Amino acid sequence: MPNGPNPFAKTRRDHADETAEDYVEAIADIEVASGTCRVKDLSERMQVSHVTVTRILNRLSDAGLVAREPYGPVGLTPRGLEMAAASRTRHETVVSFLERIGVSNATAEHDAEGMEHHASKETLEAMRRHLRQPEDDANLG
Amino acid sequence: MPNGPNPFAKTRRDHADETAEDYVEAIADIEVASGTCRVKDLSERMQVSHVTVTRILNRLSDAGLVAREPYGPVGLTPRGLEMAAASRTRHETVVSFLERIGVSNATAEHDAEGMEHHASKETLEAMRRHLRQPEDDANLG
DNA sequence: AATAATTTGTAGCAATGGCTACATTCTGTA
DNA sequence: TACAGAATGTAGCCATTGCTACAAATTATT
Repeated sequence: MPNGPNPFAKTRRDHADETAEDYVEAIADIEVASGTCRVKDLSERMQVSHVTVTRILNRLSDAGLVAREPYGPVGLTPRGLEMAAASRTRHETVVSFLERIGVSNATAEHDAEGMEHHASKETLEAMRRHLRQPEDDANLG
Repeated sequence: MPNGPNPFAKTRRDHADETAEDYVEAIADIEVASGTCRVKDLSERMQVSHVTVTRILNRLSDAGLVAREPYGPVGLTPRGLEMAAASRTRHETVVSFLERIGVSNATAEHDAEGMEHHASKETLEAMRRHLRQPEDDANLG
């Protein structure tokens, strides 16, 4: 048998957690770029309706990641900021790594967005190790 | 701003498609390993209840990927077989690539399971290109 | 063959994340 | 200030994927 007993397992869970990370990261990005983050900004970025954004923000607010008041801007709590920082680091690692192996920036950004949630600590470490190698040794392209 | 206008976009869709690919791939694996695939085999592999498996199989059957009759074994249609083959190839590429950069087999299998759905054609090609390099040149570990 | 155990199916609930339609609040401008 | 337009919120619908509990069918055992 090609795979072990169940190398798979729980792949189809944690969707909510991935969403949380994506939103928290997006909020941080938008705040940096525009000063403040509004529901509208998020709905444009995530390409979903403002209704979906509002509902997810309510959940993240209940979870203590997002600080928010009706009709007001969207902010991050200390915990949200922590998560955003961790997400950003991981995101940058994956993007840089993909670019290093020859993937275009646009594709790297796109693929990383989905892949980053599935890269374990071990894999991220391997990527960083690889990034530390001088470009020439990589022999790519 | 760290990212482009919306390098993100539709990451949060296609969950159903990912599920389809995972199940179709699992069915093919189990058939190879055990001769036939049963609902029970899938519920164990995916670590979900048999109820969840049954419902998903019904959907995949409606979609023309899975062939099935009540209380009978689970099979793949020609289209299902095609999808399984493509999924398997992609899965193997990602696993081999991760191992190449120094990730253990267990982690590679685990991470690939989630990452493979987000690796674009361009990224997969970059991985294959890298795999074609002699191991020494990679300078990893 | 009858009964027990296993497997599969169905009913029905919950959470998540899409949506449209409609109500409300804010903002900007006449 | 009053009104128009933009931004948010709410109600309520759907699909997907989890679940438990219970029903039905299949398989194995006695």
